[in-house]
Amino acid sequence: MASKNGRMSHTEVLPLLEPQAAVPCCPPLNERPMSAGEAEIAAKMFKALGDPVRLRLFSAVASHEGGEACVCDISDVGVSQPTVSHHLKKLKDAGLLSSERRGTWVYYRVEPAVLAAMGALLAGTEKAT
Amino acid sequence: MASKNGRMSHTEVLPLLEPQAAVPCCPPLNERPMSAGEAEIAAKMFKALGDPVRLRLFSAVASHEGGEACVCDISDVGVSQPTVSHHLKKLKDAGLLSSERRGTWVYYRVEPAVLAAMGALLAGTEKAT
DNA sequence: AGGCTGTTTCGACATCTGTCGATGCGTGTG
DNA sequence: CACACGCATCGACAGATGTCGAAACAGCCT
Repeated sequence: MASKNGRMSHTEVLPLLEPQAAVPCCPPLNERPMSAGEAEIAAKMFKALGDPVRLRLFSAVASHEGGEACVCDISDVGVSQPTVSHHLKKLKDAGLLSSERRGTWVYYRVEPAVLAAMGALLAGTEKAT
Repeated sequence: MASKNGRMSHTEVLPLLEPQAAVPCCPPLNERPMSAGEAEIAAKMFKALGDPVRLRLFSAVASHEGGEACVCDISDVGVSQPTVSHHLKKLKDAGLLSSERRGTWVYYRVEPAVLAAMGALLAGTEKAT
């Protein structure tokens, strides 16, 4: 392995280009090859959305009015209720959702910062055309 | 399940809002709850990027000059060569990369359309704040 | 208190996934 | 032509993952 090329560096990863704060995680995918550590972090977020059921649950929460929804409102995704809970937990562990109990119901809401970070990861890639 | 809410519809999913063609797949995540079919498709793309090694490989290709790279240029990711090949195949199957043999080497390049589609999926979510 | 409903946790299990070494295929080179 | 090199495929295997039913936990309500 490793052969036939011989340049790199440039785009030194300036610490602050835009005012995008909040979970910066990593530079755009096409900025420079991702390090192992960065990839580990970013892959967690992508993996969380890499399941159809989780994606539907996430979309259901994100599209719900107020940006939040209780479990009872979004558990019509074709799997058992424990499975729904399991997936919500995964989304929460990945940092994509946060939960809060209010009386009988538990409400989930999207974590906007992480979403922005993922968007930024992909957004930069458009220049690579 | 299913209780306690009672509205939906609005945002009828106009067939063409912006000139964004190419692999539209699905509306932004917060537009409306994703259907099972849409989720199936979109989850494939996210899952493809949901592995650290694949993410590094993808980033390596995306950041390489010319937007393409031969396998030999990007196979320093800490796994064996067959594993690299396996992951590249997965990225290709997911539609994120395309490959082309030129003489001895095989070159991979990013598929910009799909990238744009994923970006659009996440981009809309910013309004959900 | 007792029961009811909403949600999470617990085991269990089949399947999928990432990884490797060995092997095969395609292409230049001696 | 024989060999070396780049890359893909094959078979195997340990570990992760999605799913379920049963049970536990947490608030309401009568």
